Amino acid sequence: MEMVADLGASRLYRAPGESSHQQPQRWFNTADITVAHQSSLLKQLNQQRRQELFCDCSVLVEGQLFRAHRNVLFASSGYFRMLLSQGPDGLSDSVNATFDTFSPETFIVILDFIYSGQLDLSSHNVIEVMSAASYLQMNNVINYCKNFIKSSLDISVKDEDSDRCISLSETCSFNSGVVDETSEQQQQQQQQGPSSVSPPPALWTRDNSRSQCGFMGKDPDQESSSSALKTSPSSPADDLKAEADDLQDPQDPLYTLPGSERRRGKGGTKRRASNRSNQPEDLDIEEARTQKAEKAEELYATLPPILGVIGHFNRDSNPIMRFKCPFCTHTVKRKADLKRHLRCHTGERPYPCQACNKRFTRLEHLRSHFETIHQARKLVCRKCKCQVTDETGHVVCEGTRRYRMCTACIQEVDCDEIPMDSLDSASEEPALLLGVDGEEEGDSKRSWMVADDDDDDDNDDLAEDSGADLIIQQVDDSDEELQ
DNA sequence: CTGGGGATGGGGCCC
DNA sequence: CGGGCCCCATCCCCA
Repeated sequence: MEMVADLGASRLYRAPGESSHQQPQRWFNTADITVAHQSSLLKQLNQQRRQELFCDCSVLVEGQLFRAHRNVLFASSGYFRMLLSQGPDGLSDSVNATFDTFSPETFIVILDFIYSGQLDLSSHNVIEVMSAASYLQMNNVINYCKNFIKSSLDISVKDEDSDRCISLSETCSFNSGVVDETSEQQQQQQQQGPSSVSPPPALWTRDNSRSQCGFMGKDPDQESSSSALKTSPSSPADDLKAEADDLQDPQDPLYTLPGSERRRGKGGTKRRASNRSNQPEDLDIEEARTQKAEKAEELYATLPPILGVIGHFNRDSNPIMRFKCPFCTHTVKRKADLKRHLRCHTGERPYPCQACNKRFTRLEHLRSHFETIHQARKLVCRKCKCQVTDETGHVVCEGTRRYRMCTACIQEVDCDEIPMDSLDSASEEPALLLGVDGEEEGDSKRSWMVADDDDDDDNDDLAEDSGADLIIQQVDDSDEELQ
C-alpha cells in the first residue's frame, strides 16, 4: 500500500527531548501514524475474519456461507447499514443476510475489498462487481468499477498514450481504504490528462437538478450513505449521472442530455442548425457522434447476458424474477423495460424530431411532442383555452410550432401578426410521416418514412421552415440489442 | 414571489 | 418482446 502523506493537512510533532535548535530534527507525521494504524487494524480484522474469530454475521450468497463482522459490514456498505440498524435482526446476536443477486465469487471480491482495500477487477467481473456494489450501496467500489470501465473504453482514443491505459484484458487491482483519496486524485489526473478527448465539464452546461430516472434521489440511504472507508462525497446517483454525462456530448444530438435542450434555450436548435452549415464542425460533430455511439455500444457489449435476477419473494414464497440495472439499484420485471431504462444511463436518444431536431428516448415521447408542438393536435385555443374545432378556430404557425386559436382570439390579435397555417388544419392527414422500412407508408392512420441519419442537412431545412410535411426519422437501434 | 399549466421524461403494465 | 397507454414527477414559463 502506497501512501502519499498530505503534509499540508497533517501535523508534525517533534520528538520528546529535542529542541528546535538541535540538528537533525526528527519529525513524527501523524498522517503516517494514522495510516500505519489503520492498515494494521484492517489486517488484524481480516485475519480474524479468515479465522472466523468474533464473526457475528453470516452472509449467504447462492448457498455459500460467508462469515464476517457486522460492524465492519456496517461501516462499509449502505445496504448492511440499513439491514443492521433497521432490521429486526439488528438487535439479535446473529445476523444473517442472503443474496441471490450476485455470485459468491463476486461477493468474495467485495468482501476482500472491505477487509483489505484491494479490489480485484477484471473485464470478466467488473460489471457484476459494480452491480453488487450498487446493490450493497458501496459508493467507492462503484467509483472504481466506473473508472475501470471508463479506462477500458478510452483505449481506442488513447492509443498514443497507451501507458496510461488499463487494458480490458488484464486484471487490475485498485487500492482503497485510507489511500482512497490519493488514488482518486490519480485517477482524476489520469482522466483529465492531455490526451483526454472529453471536453472540460465546465464548457457545457447540464441540468443536474433533474433526475434522470425516477428512483434516483428517492432512496435517502443511497444519498446519505457514506462508507467508513474514505469515499467520494458524491452519491452513487450523482456518479452515475456523471457517468452518463461523460458518455454524452453537448453537441451530440444522439446523446443529448435530458433537460439540456431547455438549458440551451430557445435558440438551441437554431444554433445547432446553423452550426451544421459549417463543414469542419459538421465533421467534428459527426466524428464525436460516432465515437459516442461506439462507446455506448462497447458499454452495452460489456454487459453480461443476464443482468441480474433478484430473488424477491411474494406472499406465497415464490421468487419474483427481476432484472437489475447494472448502473443503479433499479430493478424491473421485464428485460425490455430494462433496455428502455438503460437509455437514461447511456443518454441515447434514437428518435429525433425532424421539425426541431430535438431528440427523444422513446417513440411515444417523440410522437407526443410532435403532435402537441408541431401539429396542434390539441383542440384548445392557446389564448383563451376554450375548445375549438376546425370551424371555430385555426391553426397558427410560430416557427416550427403550431397551435390553435379560436376565431375570436385571432381577431383580437392583429391578423397580420399571426401567420396562419397554409394547410389551415392539422386534421389534414398526415403531417407526421412515420414508417418502418417504408412498409407502412400507406397506413391510413399514419405513414412512416425512413430517413437516413446522413440527411441532417435536409433536416435543417425542415427545421427552418417546415411545419406540416415533416418526416419523423427512426434510427435503427438494433445495435444496442442486449445479447 | 407564487401558483398554474405546459412540456418532458421515466416507470408500470396491458395488448 | 415491442408498442402503446397511463400515470406521476419534475422543470420551466408565464400571468
